[in-house]
Amino acid sequence: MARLRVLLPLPLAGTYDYRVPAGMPPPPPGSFVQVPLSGRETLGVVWDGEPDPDLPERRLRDIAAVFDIPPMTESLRRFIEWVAAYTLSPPGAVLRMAMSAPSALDPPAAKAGWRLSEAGLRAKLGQSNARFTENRRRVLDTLEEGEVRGATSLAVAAGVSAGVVRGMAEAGLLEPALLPRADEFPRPDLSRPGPALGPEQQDAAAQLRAAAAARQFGVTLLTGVTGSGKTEVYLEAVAECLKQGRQALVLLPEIALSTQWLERFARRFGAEPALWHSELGGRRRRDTWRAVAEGRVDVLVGARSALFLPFPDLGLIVVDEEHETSFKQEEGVIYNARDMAVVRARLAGAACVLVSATPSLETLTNAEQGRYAAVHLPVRHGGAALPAVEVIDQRVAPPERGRFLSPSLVAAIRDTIAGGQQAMLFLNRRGYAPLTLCRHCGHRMRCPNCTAWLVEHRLQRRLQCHHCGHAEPIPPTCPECNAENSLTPLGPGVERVQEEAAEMFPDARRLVMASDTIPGPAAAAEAARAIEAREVDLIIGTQIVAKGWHFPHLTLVGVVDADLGLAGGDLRAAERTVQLLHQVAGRAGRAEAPGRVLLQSWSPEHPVMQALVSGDLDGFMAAEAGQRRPGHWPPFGRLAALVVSAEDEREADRVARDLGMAAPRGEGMEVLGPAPAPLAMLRGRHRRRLLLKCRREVAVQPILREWLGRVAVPASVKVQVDVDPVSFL
DNA sequence: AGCACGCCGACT
DNA sequence: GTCGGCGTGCTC
Repeated sequence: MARLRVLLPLPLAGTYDYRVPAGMPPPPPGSFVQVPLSGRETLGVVWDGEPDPDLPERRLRDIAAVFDIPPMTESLRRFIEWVAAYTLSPPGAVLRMAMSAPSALDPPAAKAGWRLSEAGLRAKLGQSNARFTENRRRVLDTLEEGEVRGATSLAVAAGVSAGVVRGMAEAGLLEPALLPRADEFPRPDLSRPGPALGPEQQDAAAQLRAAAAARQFGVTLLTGVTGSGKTEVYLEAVAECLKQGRQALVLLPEIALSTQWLERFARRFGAEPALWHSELGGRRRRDTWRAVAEGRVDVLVGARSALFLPFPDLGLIVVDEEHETSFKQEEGVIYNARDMAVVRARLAGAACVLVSATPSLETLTNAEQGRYAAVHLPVRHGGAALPAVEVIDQRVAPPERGRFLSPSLVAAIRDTIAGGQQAMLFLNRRGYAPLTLCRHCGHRMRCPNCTAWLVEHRLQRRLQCHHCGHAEPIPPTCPECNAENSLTPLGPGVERVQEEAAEMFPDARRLVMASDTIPGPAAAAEAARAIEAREVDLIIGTQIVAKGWHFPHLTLVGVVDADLGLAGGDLRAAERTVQLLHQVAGRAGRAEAPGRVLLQSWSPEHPVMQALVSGDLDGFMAAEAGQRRPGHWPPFGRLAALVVSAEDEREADRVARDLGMAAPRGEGMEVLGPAPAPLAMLRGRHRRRLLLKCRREVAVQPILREWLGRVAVPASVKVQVDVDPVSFL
């Protein structure tokens, strides 16, 4: 009896072997199958390689069924193995991400409809002696020979009630039939003329088109100032990929907020792309997954999880805003979608395009060292000028006590609004105040499950933890000393800035854009529409306002606290702050009127502020590289973090200590820690961190595997491996 | 991931 | 005396 290896979408160490039952043609590798597993049935994929000949026959079970869907490609199978090995995850856990719509394997439920029976056809053609009512005649006239329509649509089209259709079915004039499946994923129209591109854009588009036409792996970094039309340029690469008959995948960091992007795509191709993100509901998710597997989706735009969709012949992967940290998955299989996109492209023989106005140092270094080709757009599209950036020195002209907007920023906003333009205030902090303090006893309101302050959300009248979702009403008295009216909000959040703006500019029409107020695509689309239609004078937002929006009438951006991201010892704090503030600044002056950006800062001499003022981001990144190179910090060395967590603090400490004792030693490697994580407690679990730092030429995975193998970890303790960590919390 | 087996508290 | 809590362990 033939045996096969099957990978199950479960966190198991490897594949399981199954028997091919008599009479079943052996399914080729990649086939999606149903198999028994400890008394139940589960899904799996026939994997490559030899089954274990030593496994006794009695332990083997039969493959139950093979699904009627194209097998998973060899390239996706290799990708799953690669990601599993790189992240030290069980391959089945990675397969699970590639089978995120299990019901898509079942044949799609065909919808029932009606067509003319032989008797009906004779009646329609007048070859029948029978006479028909006016209503029945209308139905006969509506329905073409062989056409199948749903009962409701038929009744509506014929202008009759559903009862007439039912009666004709009973009379044998109509017979049941299956509706042809609607083509839900319209093919982009490649014959449409692209937008008018400037000369630099045309050159860049030609290079990207050539990369897509080469039908082989290669990575291109597409950079360009904000507003230079990078999207239009890479859509030309998408067009070329489609012309080649291959599929294109575009990864965006915040797909739920990307309505403006979808509009641009639709303008270019006359059709919407398929969408993929975690909030996609059951039916849509299933249909999309199956359509991708069957090659009926040409272009898909999605969040990082789209990387694991079963494209039959992927020709292009675009990672837009490649510097964004939200491409990093921080739970389960911990991976960076930007880096894995390059791997998937390599395994698929596809072109990969990384896009950003503010590329990460990792990507810049890869381009500098020649691993990636580079294409640059030097000017804004349509001749718009880059905004002028100035720093407001908070030490010289501070806001009034209890206020957060300095007089010069207030004046600038007032002028802007008076001139009929729009202004934006940016503060990367949700809620009303990040800390609530008792003025009487000094007690600070903190989360019971996390090492974090509770953030006041005044609109909801609650204190919230931004790490675990804990929320409680604002207490009337101090929970520690029972003093009345003593709890005081400390520091600003967007809600508090909005409150101040309401006092300062009572006549301005204000809009708060934060994840609380813009929960999904519909709200994002409405906000974009209201701003474009000039129904808003002042936008007050968190980091969601930084993301790729095009607001032509926005000319002033004020950053309430430009120093905010610089606190803490994060390796990339400065780099990230420059990227975020540059993106926010890029929202200003995208049309005819020039833009202006004001940064409120307590340290205007900081290299981050200087870089933003001078616009010399290249110089800033070069200096950043100069700081990281000598110590072999990324990208000039490799990092891997171990995060030990347990409900019991002593257990977490013990395992962390054991890992510290067993730490690998050797040339070009170093282990830092164990130390309590900055988030020393998260969701009720105590956390300790260790950090492995290696020279670039050292492969960290074998070291990590050996290291973890030397330490006994009880089931109550979790050790997460984070290769190439982005967050150090 | 499920689902079973296995040891300690509130019920008929 | 049982029903049932969810802690460890196995599934080809």
